[in-house]
Amino acid sequence: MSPDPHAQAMLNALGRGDVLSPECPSRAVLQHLTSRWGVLVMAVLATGTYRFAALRRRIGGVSERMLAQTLQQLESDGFVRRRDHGEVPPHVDYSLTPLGHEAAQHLVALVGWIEGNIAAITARAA
Amino acid sequence: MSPDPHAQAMLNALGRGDVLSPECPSRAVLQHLTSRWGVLVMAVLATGTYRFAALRRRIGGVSERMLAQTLQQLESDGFVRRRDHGEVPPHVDYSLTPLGHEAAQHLVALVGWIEGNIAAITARAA
DNA sequence: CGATATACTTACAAAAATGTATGTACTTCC
DNA sequence: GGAAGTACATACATTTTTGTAAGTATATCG
Repeated sequence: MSPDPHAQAMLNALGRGDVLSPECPSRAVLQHLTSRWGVLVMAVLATGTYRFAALRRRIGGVSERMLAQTLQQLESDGFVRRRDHGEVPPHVDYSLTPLGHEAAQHLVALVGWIEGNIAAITARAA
Repeated sequence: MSPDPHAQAMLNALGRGDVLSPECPSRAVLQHLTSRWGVLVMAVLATGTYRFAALRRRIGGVSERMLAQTLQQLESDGFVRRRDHGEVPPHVDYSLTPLGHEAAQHLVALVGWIEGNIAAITARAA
């Protein structure tokens, strides 16, 4: 019997996901976490709670639109928690959920490694 | 004195990078490693040496074009080593460099975590 | 002999990501 | 009173990414 892609999809219903199969939801989650701004948002939030504008100031280059979009994505995946203090002018802050902290841990490790080795990398890059 | 972006760029020349500043080369490297196919290529190569076609079969959904592009990117960053056996029909294989293995370690951890927790994630996703 | 496999590249087209500008309702600082 | 800050949404334009199809030279398989 050859490997059936449908069987793989079933695997992740009861067991563990498989990022190598395109239909597996883990593939989508991976993309959200590793998206251009997703990584940075997670890394910063791993540091603490931030308000929207503060987060934006911290992450160089994000537009409001992208930050909002990224936060919503991560929130709907359950990695980020948004708290609206119901004040006016608006006061909202963002932090990581426990699940978010677990994921962020790996992202932070990756980012940290890159930052620490960037000299070696660029030194010998083609 | 307010934080000068130029000073930040200098920091990474002698010291450590800062992904949060847009001009820092570490930002680009991060994007290569976390690109849609970059993560998967690295994760698979962490497993061993592969020929182009084998890699493509392993990673569900990559087009030849994207795989080639991704591999070239990772090669020029020094994470992947390409070996052409100079035969015809062509025989080329890809593997990780020592630097690549270090980076891949974090990627594999992330991917592993997602695969292992995908049930919990999708269960409570909005 | 025709199909299949190998490792790509290139041109073209479609889709997705991202940026820019504007608006909202209200408050505080100068 | 005017400017700036707060947290976004929305429309529109542009840029970037990604996919598709075709082509290359040769060897092996049936």
